[in-house]
Amino acid sequence: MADPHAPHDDNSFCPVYEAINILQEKWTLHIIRSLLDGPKGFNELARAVGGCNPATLAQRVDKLVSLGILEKTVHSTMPPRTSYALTESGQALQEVVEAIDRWGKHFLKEPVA
Amino acid sequence: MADPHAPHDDNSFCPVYEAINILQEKWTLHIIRSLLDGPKGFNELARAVGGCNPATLAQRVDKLVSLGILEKTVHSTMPPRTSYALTESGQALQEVVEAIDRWGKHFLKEPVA
DNA sequence: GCAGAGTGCTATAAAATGTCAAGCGATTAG
DNA sequence: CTAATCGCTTGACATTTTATAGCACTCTGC
Repeated sequence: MADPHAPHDDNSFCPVYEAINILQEKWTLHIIRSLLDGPKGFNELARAVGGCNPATLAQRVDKLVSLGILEKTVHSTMPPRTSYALTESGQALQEVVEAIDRWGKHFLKEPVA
Repeated sequence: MADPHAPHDDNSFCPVYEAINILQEKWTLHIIRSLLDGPKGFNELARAVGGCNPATLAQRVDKLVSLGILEKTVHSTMPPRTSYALTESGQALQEVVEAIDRWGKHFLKEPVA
């Protein structure tokens, strides 16, 4: 799977290109942003993220866990209780979110519409 | 259309949430990154971006133009020659790309695979 | 004890989105 | 003359996301 597309270079691994590919997946950034102010459970996260349906959220969250960005902790299986938190790598994305935040506030203002 | 989903707040416009929604669309960040080192024509951009098909690229580029992030200049219609460049707003996204760049280089290293 | 709300998810089908391959009119390169 | 390039568009297909429902269970209030 990897990526069928070369970034600028050819057969070398480009971390930036990869990073963009991860972050551009739908909901990824929203998930990270929501988790920046503390760990959350599944439904809680869904609500904070604002409208992602459980199927997609589950899939996205799994991927982020496997990438080492999120950490899933199961506290109890049968009164279901889980929590998702950012790992060190995930925390580091705060910089990215903040950059987006600044840009949004400065250039997005009102949609005029 | 705006967004059907509330960010954290309810009926207020949240620039950050909007910004994330724009940037998370497929290819958007790649397009911006490619354009950071100068304006490009359509096919040139497609190649730099690394494999986006013309249909999607056209659509994405249109949206970015209408958002004021890109600027399209038609030099000649019939030997077709166009160029896309970042506006001030687009240039400002360099910060975001750089943040992603730093993160990718630091945390993405090799995919082990 | 029993309804009703809440937990973390999964299943199914449909809708939205992205991709592939081909091609248009025209000019330029060999 | 032939092939390639340019900026796209079209239409069929594949993948992704969505809505809606529900499971198995616990906890709270009555």
